Amino acid sequence: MRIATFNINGIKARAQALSEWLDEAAPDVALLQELKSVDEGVPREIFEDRGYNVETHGQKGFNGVAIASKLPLEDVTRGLPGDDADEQARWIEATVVGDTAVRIAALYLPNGNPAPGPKYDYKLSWMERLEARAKALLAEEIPVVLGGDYNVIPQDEDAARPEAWRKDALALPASRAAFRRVLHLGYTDAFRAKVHGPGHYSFWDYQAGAWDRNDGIRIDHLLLSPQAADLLRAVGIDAAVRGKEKPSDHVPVWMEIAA
DNA sequence: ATGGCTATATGTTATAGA
Repeated sequence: MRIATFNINGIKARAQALSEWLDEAAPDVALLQELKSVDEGVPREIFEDRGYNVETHGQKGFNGVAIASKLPLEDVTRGLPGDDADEQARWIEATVVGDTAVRIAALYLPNGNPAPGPKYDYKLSWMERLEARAKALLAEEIPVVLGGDYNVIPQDEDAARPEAWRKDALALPASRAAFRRVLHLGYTDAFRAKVHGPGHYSFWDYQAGAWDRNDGIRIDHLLLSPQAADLLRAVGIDAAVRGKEKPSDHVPVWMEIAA
């Protein structure tokens, strides 16, 4: 089962680029972030014409996540537990049954800038809820995949210019520590289980020629429960997508598991 | 770099992103 995560930065603006990527990469499961659309505004035919089932959790203007799957999606839930007052659409979960059942979440973790401030407080509290949900899923002792835009640069090697991010919400020590707390529970960063060293990015800013200068950061991640990590076969980043016509500022990150 | 670009809705300007 090949699972990819892709922050598309607006599903209406990305209809062409998203369609081309689905045709070329043809993942079994696609986890999407930043739909920037309500559910009724999502052009579902992009998925349905290619044989995907799709479940969305949309919101007007920003945020919005989705899971598209060639296999049936079961037990779909929307919203990250832990705060009934939180109305931001940043989390959707479903079970995909291939050779094995896999519980899969698509997540869009808050950016958190400027830090310090209320947006950063929201990021850290959201990450506490993420840790709690990740822990609850571990107790099920099944393959779990938590994929999405984490808005966290885990280590300096995950940025072309780490010094430029030193005071940014994506790289502050508290952000990195909260990300590591999920790893310490027993989750594996799928990409880092297979690829080591610097120079691997999933986001390049639209500004200042960041793509042309390869001034990127790695912030889109696939986290695996032990039962999923056991099945991991391959990983990759479709960086070339960033160089195509009217691209998102993120690119797809994918993995193959024997499930 | 305190915002150079992009997308969306609040829409000929503001908000958000990272």
